[in-house]
Order: sequence, then C-alpha cells, then structure tokens
Amino acid sequence: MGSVLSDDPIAEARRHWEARWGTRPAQAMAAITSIVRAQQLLLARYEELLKPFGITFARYELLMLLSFTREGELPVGKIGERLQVHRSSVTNAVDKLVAGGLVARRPHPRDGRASLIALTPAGRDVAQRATAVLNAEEFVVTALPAEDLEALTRILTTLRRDAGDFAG
Amino acid sequence: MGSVLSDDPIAEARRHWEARWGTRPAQAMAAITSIVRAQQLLLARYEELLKPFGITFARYELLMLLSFTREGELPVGKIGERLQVHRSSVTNAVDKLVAGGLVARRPHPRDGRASLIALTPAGRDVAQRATAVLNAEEFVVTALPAEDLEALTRILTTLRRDAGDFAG
DNA sequence: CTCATTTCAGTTTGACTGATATGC
DNA sequence: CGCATATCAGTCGAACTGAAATGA
Repeated sequence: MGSVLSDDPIAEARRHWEARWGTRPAQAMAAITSIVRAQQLLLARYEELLKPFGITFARYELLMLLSFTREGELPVGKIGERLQVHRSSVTNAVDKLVAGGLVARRPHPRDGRASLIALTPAGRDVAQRATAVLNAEEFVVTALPAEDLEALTRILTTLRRDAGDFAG
Repeated sequence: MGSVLSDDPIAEARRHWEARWGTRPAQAMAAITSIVRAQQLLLARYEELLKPFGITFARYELLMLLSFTREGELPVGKIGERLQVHRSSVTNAVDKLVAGGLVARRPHPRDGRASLIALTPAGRDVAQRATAVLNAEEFVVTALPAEDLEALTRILTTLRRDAGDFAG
C-alpha cells in the first residue's frame, strides 16, 4: 500500500531481464509492466474520485456511453459490444445502476426480446457532475505535456489495432 | 453509409469529448482509456499463454520476483511491497502456488513472526519455461518498433512517478 | 507493553460460462 | 424450425478490510 519505494521496481526488473533474456525481451517487459502498473494507478484514482457519486469506473463508462447516444439509451448487446465486455457483465452492471436510479430498463419498441437501457435524469446528472470532477482533477496525467498524451494514444492505438481491438 | 474512417471506440469517444468538454479533457480521456484498454488486451493474452502452466499473471509475477532474488525466497511483506499489493493478497496467491507445488513456506531463520516464501525446483522450472513462451510470442507488442516501446516506458515512468508510484 | 508480521474470515467487484425463457 | 437477445445462477480471480495469533 502506501510505502514509497526508493527505486523504480520496473527499472529494477528490467535490469534482471536484460541480463538474463536480452534487450528486446527486457524492452517489451518494461513497456508491458509499465502499462499494467499505470492502469492500476489510474483506475485506483478514478474509483476514489467516483466513490462520492456512488458509482464505479465500469458503471461510469456505461453512463458515459449512454450519454453520448442521441436518445440516451441502448440495448444490452450494443453496450457490451461498445464496452467490449460480456453481455452478462452488462446485465450485472445495469442491475446496480437501476438500483441506484441512474438508468432504467424499458422494453424495446420493436423487438420483444430486447430491453433498452435508458439514462434517467438522475443518471444524466451524475454523469455530468462526475465528469466535471474528473476533468477538474485531470488525475495524474496533469503533468504530462500534450505531446506525450498524443504519443501515448498513438502508440497504444497501434498496439490495440495489432491486437485486433478494432478494424483499422 | 458514410464511410467510417475508423471504428475505434476510443477515437469515437474522443470526438464526443472534444465537442462537449474541449481539447485537453479529450486528450486526457483518450490517453487514459487507451492505457486501460491496452492493459485489458495484454493481460488477457498473458493469461491465455500462462494457462497451460497452471498459473495466472499475478502468480507468474510472484514467481519471477522470487527468481530474481539471490536465494529464491522472500518474506510475504517484502513481496507485497515489491508487487505493490496488500499482504493478504500475497498470502492468498501464495496459498495457491503452494497447492501447485511451485513455492513452499519455510520459517524465517531469525524472525519467528515471518515466513519465507521459497521457489521450489518445480516453481523455478515453470517460471523459466513460461518466460520462454512469453518471450517467444512477444505478445502483441511484436509489431511495435523499439523506439515506441522506449517512448511508452519513458512516458509511463513519468506518469507513475507523478502518481507517487516510486520516489525518484 | 507496543509494534510488526502474517494469516484468516468475510466482502466487493468484475468478468466469465452455461442454462433458460422469450421473441424474431 | 434455427437464431438472437437478455437474464439468471453459479464460478473464479484478485484485491480489500478488519480481527486474531504470534513473536520482536
């Protein structure tokens, strides 16, 4: 938890890998573990900032996705597709958002199998206020120059495309 | 019908953010969600490659940490510190590695409170073979040029330092 | 006694699989 | 009928909190 290390564990691990496996594996390991660790830190910060709103990051993502649609509603399957998680995970997340009054299920007007997940006014309000908080904080990316943010996004977009994350 | 330039969900979300909150928040959002998503993809691939060895990524990290020490053993607290997880999470992971015969607990020779977690020969063998597989695959970073890997590591190291991940 | 180390029990969260009901 | 959609029940892995046991 809190204890701050005097040395970067990733840099330390990299030295071991370099000695034992060579440069390229060490380079790949350092990049990958940097991504994994950065994600942990960012997510922890997100969760902390979102806690006052009674939502988690996963549920925040769902709210934001809905808020970007024209009608503020989507079927479960579409949500899973966009967030790239299993449908049953969406059902589960929706259950909790419904319990909090942030979204509502309503029958699909033209497909009796489907149900639409719709933002409630409260859900729209929470999404708006939570985003304002996140933007104001700018988390831990505050100190990064714009060009570094752009470089990150560019490189990781290539990585995601190579991994089949989307058709490019 | 409009030909879509990209169906990258992050690029799509970025356009929404840009329109509603401006450039800098959109930039930050794109970088952060890229990190989160890249981590999901990498971890999923890792888990898949490690499954034949009967370990998860978290347990692989623990094995590798031990394999880097001189004696192949560390106390629980030290492991938690290095992997930056809670001690009880380490206890839990160790329980499973013990069940698989990959590590063993032995009493600390000089501190009756502590127990040392030690690699078994089987654990060392698994760590070695698993790493060979991961290196051979080079995961999904295969296509990235070395300079991009270095840029990633550099930028994320700055991010981690700013977030208090280590003192530097 | 206080503090440190580890373990244990229980909770939370998210994602998954597989089975089922329903409707296209 | 086959196929698609969503939900439900159950599982799993990982992390956490808080309390207990043990020893420095």
